[in-house]
Amino acid sequence: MSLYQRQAKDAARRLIGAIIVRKFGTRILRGRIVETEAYLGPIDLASHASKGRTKRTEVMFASPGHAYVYLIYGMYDMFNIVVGAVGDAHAVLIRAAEPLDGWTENLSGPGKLARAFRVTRADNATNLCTSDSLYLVKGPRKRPRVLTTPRIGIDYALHWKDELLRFVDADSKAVSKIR
DNA sequence: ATGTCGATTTAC
DNA sequence: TAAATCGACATC
Repeated sequence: MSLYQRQAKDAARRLIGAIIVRKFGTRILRGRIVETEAYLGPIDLASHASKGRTKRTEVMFASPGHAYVYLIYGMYDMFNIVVGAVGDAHAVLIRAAEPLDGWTENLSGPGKLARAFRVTRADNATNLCTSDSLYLVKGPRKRPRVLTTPRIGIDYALHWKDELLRFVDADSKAVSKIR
């Protein structure tokens, strides 16, 4: 079973430790994921999918393994991965990573991470299972110790703001700071 | 056609 | 504490 064919909660937890691979031109960028958030589809008031099926959310209702990239605050792209079964509209936001291969870059925060990996709306709907320039690979066998917390920046989502749907690598210093 | 507001970051 | 900056969505 693919990492992407799981409910967002499960996928988000398992994505901690996975490695993002990004290629453009002759460069290869890699980073180890240390922070994610799960968005549970139409019922989740913090998810864009709760607005229903629109032009923007269309890709979330499609098959898992695709990238959902959107613009926030007029200036930052957010990199998400569609997970679950077709129609679930579950997604996982990639919030922070540790740069690998001697790459020195601050990847702590979803806006900074997407910018550093050059992930933009042009990458929306990219199939991460078939793309050769943006995809994930398994991390080290040793699975990280994962902690859960409420999600960041969704105070408008009523009781959903308290759900423990943010996952962080307990032993990483690259986890984003809250506010 | 227009107003509100955001899954953030950075500067003051 | 607040500005930057713009598109999605709701409403008129």
